[in-house]
This record gives sequence, structure tokens and C-alpha cells, in this order.
Amino acid sequence: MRITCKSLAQELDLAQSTVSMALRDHPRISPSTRQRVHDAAQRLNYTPNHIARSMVTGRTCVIGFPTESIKAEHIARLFDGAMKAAFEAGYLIKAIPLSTKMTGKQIAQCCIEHCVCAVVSVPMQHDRLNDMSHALLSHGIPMGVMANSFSDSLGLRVITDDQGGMKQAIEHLLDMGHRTIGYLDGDPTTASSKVRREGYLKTLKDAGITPAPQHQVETNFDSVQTHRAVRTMLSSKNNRPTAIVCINDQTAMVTMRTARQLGFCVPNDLSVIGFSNLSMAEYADPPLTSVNQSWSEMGYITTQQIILAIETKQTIDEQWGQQVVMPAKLIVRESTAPPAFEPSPTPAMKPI
Amino acid sequence: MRITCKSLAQELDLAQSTVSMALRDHPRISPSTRQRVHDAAQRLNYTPNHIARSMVTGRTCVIGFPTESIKAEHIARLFDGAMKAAFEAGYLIKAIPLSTKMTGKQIAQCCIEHCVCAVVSVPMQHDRLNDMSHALLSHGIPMGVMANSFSDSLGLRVITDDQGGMKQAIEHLLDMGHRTIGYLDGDPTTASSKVRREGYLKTLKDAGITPAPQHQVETNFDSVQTHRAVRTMLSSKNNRPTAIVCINDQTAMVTMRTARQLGFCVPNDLSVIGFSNLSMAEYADPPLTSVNQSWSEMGYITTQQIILAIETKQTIDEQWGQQVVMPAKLIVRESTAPPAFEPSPTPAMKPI
DNA sequence: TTGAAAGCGCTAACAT
DNA sequence: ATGTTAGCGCTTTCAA
Repeated sequence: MRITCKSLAQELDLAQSTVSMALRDHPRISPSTRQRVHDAAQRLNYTPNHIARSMVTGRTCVIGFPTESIKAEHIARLFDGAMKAAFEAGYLIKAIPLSTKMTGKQIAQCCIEHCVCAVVSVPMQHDRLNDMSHALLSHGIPMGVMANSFSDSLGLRVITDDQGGMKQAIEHLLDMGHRTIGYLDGDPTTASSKVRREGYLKTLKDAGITPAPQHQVETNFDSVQTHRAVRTMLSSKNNRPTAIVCINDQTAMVTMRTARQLGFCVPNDLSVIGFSNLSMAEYADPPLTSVNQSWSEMGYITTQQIILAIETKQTIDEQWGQQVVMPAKLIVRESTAPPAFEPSPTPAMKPI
Repeated sequence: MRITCKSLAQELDLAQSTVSMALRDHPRISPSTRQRVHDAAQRLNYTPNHIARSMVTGRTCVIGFPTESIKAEHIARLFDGAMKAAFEAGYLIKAIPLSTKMTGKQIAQCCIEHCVCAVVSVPMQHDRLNDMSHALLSHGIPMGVMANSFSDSLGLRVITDDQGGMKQAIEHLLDMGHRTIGYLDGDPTTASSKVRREGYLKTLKDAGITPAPQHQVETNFDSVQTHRAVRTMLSSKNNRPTAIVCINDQTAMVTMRTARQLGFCVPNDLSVIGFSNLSMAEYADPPLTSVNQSWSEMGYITTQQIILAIETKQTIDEQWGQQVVMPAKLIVRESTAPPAFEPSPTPAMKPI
């Protein structure tokens, strides 16, 4: 059924090893033989068997991508970048589906079973990542972590400059004249939340502003909590923010919707900024100003670097603790504008 | 370095084949030996080598998922579903990145090289799909096609009931009293476009309504063209639609934004319906009524069925032309409402 | 320049 | 109930 080196060799009355080498253009095969082999391969529709090759070389040219889901846009983009970097280097990505209960060690085990040359990981809890990293490295399998802002080092890390991104967002608002800037956090225990909030606080501090505690609210990434938080902030008669910066785009979308329900016009009465620049930012009304994170590029760079590490046979010590910081960039759209010159009177609140 | 059956066998002074069978709980290995082997495997941290297994069984338990990109939400969801179905059956998904120039035959070649047991394909041009399908099937590799509405059969197809979905959308509007319903198409040459438009026309016809030609516009999935089309439709003094149904959610988002720019209130002055129910529909303002396509489920079912085909060794004839139709379901949110009782006067158009 | 042989880690047929 | 052997398709010595 399937044409193999062996069947080609029989066909051409050559040794199987000769065929194998000819197909890979090994210099010690004469040009004429090489040509004959190539012709026959073409004619008989020979397809190399990468599995068999892996068997002997011990290298599969496959990168594992463990994740619980790939639905979320940022994960899909990481995967996309990883897939492209892999492809360019002659590698392929195998998705390793995870259940929430799997430990880091089990994930590593799973990757090892499937003979991946390396692993690139989406952000996950610190302990899990740490366990996985150690289990993997003890088998000599390098790991890269994408978009995970933890400060201690595990293998290669490629992250977004969260703090710098937040700084741009705040400075954009400051430049336009905003002085009362609210902040909607998600889950403040995550690493990127911490770093972003630091960016928010530090940039304001450098401008001589200390935000009121009631203007910094945790939403737990929940629409209802976000809605309530925005409503509370905007109801303040004498100290309402003229802008709200959000931990992500979903939160920003809910913020814009809530503001409009309350009779505020975005951006004239309230500026809103998101974080991540998901595709919905572009389609929002008004289009959402958001801090772009280069998800695809993070996937791409991580994979590229990890392949480099494999191919140059870097030792684990050499990879350990490497870090690449991808710049974040504020994409200014139409959800931000200078605050009204005179603090606009709070519009009549509509009931909800 | 890596513990193998062989090294375990040496350790336990058993035959390598005994170890192999014990690990897989073959009944003919005595319970005591089996236990010894399992204990040692546990202790020495043995990890099976799936590549080696594939080598001898000839089955890799890997499904190929060829695609140019995985960024788009619908593709990511198909992948997610496929990944989960695969996992449950002990399979894994390998992403096969495609460049736009690859022919169907080349794609098949690539899948074959990487020794996939089966292929699940995202929607693509008919000829490409057809070539791929034939090349694959000639090697005995079954293929499933997800979300591709072409009418001729290639392997297994799992599609959305596009026409039924569109019918629900139109009936929802008719039930609320709409009689002038615009339609924004994308690229009418694609199969799903055709089927959806048929759903639109047929449902209206059954209600005794023939839509005006100027209310059916092709946007080519372009924001600028969509904007222009909406503006034109809504400028009509005496025959403007009270609702617009769109080929996808992005088009619907632009429609809502354009309507608002023109001073129309969605849904009171204009109802808007999208198609696909991407996550942005939920975050839109107002939240977008949209026809849900079960992307994950399509990926899941396709993969499940194709694995079934592999494992029951279905002949190609048996798979050929199988089709599963997934129901579409209108998700009613807040972008649709009954039309104003008296045709509302066209609001003063704002300049753009 | 080419052929022969070994072996990657595993499974499965056959032998004991 | 366990051991021995062959072989999956390929790469890589080592011989000729």
C-alpha cells in the first residue's frame, strides 16, 4: 500500500540505505543514482514516514502545547504564532488537552509520552507550571512559557510589558487632561494583574496623583460585578472618574455598556480603555482604545527560541531564566477623549 | 536516561515482552508479575513511548487538523471541540499549518508524512477540499469536514443547519411585526452564504413577502462596504427596513454602529441580527441577537465520528457522503425589538 | 560509490 | 505463564 524506502529499493534494485540517503541528497550518492531515486519516488508517490525517522533519530520535531482549551482568543493567538514558528523550522505543534485536575507532573508525563522535543505553555498557576517545568527539564525537554508574568524564572519566558502598556494607557489619559482615573481590576492575585496595577499606580504617582480607593475595584472578571462597580463609581456626585481603565477588553465592553445605560456618553462623558486588544475592541461602538498584547508574536518568539535551544543543544542552565519582554502598545480608538472642560453634570440616572 | 521496557525488564529479570504486556494489563500475565512490573514502572518513573508503539501498530492515534490560521474564533472553537473529542478517545490533534498556495494534494501529502490516522478539515475552497479528500482516501485515511456547506459529498461532513438558523432569525422578526427586512450578505459565492440567503428568501416568501432588491446587499465582509450599505438602506425615506439580518456577527456589529451614528436607536428604530454567535455578540451594546452555530460541537462530533470510522475500520464507501446536520439556534438578546408602531420618522441624519 | 547490518522501543506471533 | 523472535521504516555505522 504505502511506498517505503524498502519498496523503492526493490523497484530500483538498490540497497534500502542508498535510497534513504539519495532521498535526503546525501553527497556520497552519485548524482545519477540520486536522480533515479528521486524520479522513482516522484513516480510512485513516495511519502517519507516521519514517525520512523523519529524512532531512529530520537527527535520528533514536534512541540507540545498543553492547554485546557483553545477557545479564548488570546490562547488561539498564542497557538497560531507557535504553529507558524514551528512550521518555518520544520516542526509541528501537537495540542495536549488538559483537564483542570491534572498536576504539573502529569502534564509533563503526558508530553513525554507523546515524545515532544519541547513544550510551550500557556499561562497557568505558578505551582503547576513549576512542577511541569521541573519534570520536563529532568527529562531534558526544554520548556518555554508564554505570556506569564511570574517573576521567578522557569526555562524560557516570553511576556508582555504589562507595566509599560498600562503606563501608556494612563499617560494617554493624563495627556488629554484626565485627573480622576478609575481602575477595574480582575483577580488581583494573578501576576499580570499585579504588574498592571503597579503600572497604573506608579504612572499616576509620577504625575502627582493618588487615586481614591473607591476608584480601584476588583471585578473578578465578572460582568455583574463590573456593572455594579461602574455604577457605583459613576454615581458619585462630586468625585466621579472621567476615565476608567480596565484589566481586559471584556471588562471594558461591560463598562462602556453600563456607562451608556446610565446616560453617560463614551468618550465625551467617560473615557474607557481596555487591555489585550482582542478583535471585539475593533468592532465595539465606539471602537475601544486598548493596550495591544502581541499574542501571536509571543507564541511565535517562544517557539522560535525553544527550537533554537533544541537545535543548538543548549544546556538547561543556559535556557534557565531567559526572558524576552514584548512591548505593549496602546491602540488609540474612539473610546477615549479629553474630559469635558467643565465637569459635566451627572446625567439623570436611568433606572436599570 | 529514559526508562524503557527493556531497561525495566533487565531490572526485574523478565523478558521485555512480558514487561510490555504486563504494563498493558494483558490477561495472560500473572497478577503477581503484573504488580511487580507496575510497581517498578512507578518507582523508576517509566513513561511509555507512543512513537515506538505507533511504529509497530501502524496507528499513531493522531488526527491532523490542517488550517492556515487558528486565530479566528470559529476555527479556534472547531479546534477546541476536535481536541476534546480526540482526547476522550485517547487521540491527539496535530495542527498542520498551511500556506495559501498549497494545493489539496500537497496538504494531503503533508498529513500523510506526519502519519495521521485521520484528518478533520476546516472549511476551504471546494477544489482544494476535493483534491485533498481524494489523495487522502487513496491512502486509506478518512477525512471529516467541519462546517462546510457544499452539497456534494466528500467523506464525512458535519455542518450547521444554516437555512434553519436563518429561518429562525427571520421568523423572530416577522413575529415581532417586522415586514421590511434587509439582508447583508458577505461573499455570495460561498456555500453557506447561498444556503443562508435561501433561508432568508424562502422564509419571507412563505410569509408572502418579497424583499426589495436594494435591501439585499453584498458586503464582501468589509466594514467600509457594510457601513455604506447600511447608510444607503437607512436613508430611504419611504421604504427603509426596520430590521437588518447579517451574514455574520462582525457585519452586524458594524451595522449597529453605523445605525447609531446615523441617529437610529438599536433596537427601537432598527433591529439587527448576526450569525455565528461569536463572543463579541454577548459583549456588544446592545447585546447582539445572533444565530448560534455550535462550532465546538461540530469539531467534537466530526472528530468523534472520524475516530469511530477508524476504529470500526469502516470502508471508504461507508464513510463517503455521510452528513451530520447540527441545529442552529437563534439566541435572542437585545438588538431586536418590535418595530415602532407608526413608522418612526427618519431621525435627522448626523454627518459622519 | 554502494551494500549490509544493527538498532530505535515497542507489539504480536510463535515457542517453551 | 513467560521467553524468544521478528519486524514496523528509517538512519547510521561499518564493510566492500
